[in-house]
Amino acid sequence: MTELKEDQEDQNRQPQRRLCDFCSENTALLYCRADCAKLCFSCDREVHSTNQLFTKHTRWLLCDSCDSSPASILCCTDSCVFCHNCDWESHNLSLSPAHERRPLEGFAGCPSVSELLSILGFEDLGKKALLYGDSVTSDGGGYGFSDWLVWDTPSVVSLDDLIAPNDSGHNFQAIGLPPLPKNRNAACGKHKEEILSQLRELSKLEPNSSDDQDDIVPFQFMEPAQNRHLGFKGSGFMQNSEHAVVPSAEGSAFNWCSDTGEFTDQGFSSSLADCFIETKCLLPDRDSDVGDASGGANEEQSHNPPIAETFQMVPKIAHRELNSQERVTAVSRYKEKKKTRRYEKHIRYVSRKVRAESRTRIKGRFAKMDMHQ
DNA sequence: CGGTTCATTTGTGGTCGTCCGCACC
DNA sequence: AGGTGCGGACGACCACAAATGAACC
Repeated sequence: MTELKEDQEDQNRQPQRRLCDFCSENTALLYCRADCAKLCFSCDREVHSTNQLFTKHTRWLLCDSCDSSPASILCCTDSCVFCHNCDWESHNLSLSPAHERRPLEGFAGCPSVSELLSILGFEDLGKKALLYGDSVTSDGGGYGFSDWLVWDTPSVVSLDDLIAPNDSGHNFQAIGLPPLPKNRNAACGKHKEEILSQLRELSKLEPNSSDDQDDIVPFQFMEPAQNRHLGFKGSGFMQNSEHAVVPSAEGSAFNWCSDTGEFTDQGFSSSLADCFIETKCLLPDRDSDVGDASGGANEEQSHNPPIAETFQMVPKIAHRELNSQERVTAVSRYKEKKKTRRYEKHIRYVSRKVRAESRTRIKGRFAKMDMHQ
């Protein structure tokens, strides 16, 4: 909590560094490489919902250290997100090479508040709790925001993920980086309070905002003993479930170190969780279902399986032995997804790009300059 | 310690060739 | 089941300005 307070003070001390490039009012929390812009959640939605092209822009959280680059590393020890540069400086040069870190990924599209919560690792919180955050205090029995801000993220690794291109500005590769967990986004660094605050505001603007999938039951409750003995603090589905399961699908050398000795192949668990996310996205968006805001949560649940139920399915699958058919299906989905995975190219030096585009070529290759010209 | 010089490394894009998965016969 | 063709994905290639690092004054 003290750290949290310090973080907030830090934010207050440097308000200008994180000003939204679009509205110049709110604190910027996201970075869009395609636009080279720092954005608050509100402007991010405004900007990236205008047309289908913009929705393809991938956005990252803003680096907690330099406040100017997309964060690609989460330091669980510091509860901070870093860009490659700052991660390098923080964890290589000095102090804390042993810090527990893991990669982060951005998100694209135009996610709803609920989806953003999920992306940022707040799926436990839910939109409803977000909206009525005041009623659930951190002191006493309820779950205040601050309670959700403290978690441990598992160390994970997949060989594929380690091969992921470094699209940040330099060539530094994260050092001693553990494999990617299924949910690579489940973290939001030092600015959690600001993130939650902006999401809360955003949530109020969404139609049907009070009637959401936020009957999401904290995952740790559904997954009692297993994850708890792993030392998780109820950080949400992704953090927990990722550890849980999954048979080895592609011989990944990196496994979830489940003390239970269950199958814990990371690659496969990734696929499961990814498929799971896709399933979630395919569900009717109740946020957009403006016309049906009357039914109570329970009633609605009975008609339309809430996302929370979908989330619950995974641990159920996870804890039983997958039969061969399921395994084959999951593996093929994983391969398919891996096949189509794309990363936006990041231009570090625009001047070089301009020059390269204007250079003479022979069959696509750069040709020598004509000395006589 | 700061500035300068020099050597080395990096980054850039269009095309080609190779590999792989898939469909079809 | 095996062979063939097609299409998508992806790495290699090229020259050179810019960036970076080391050495020196």
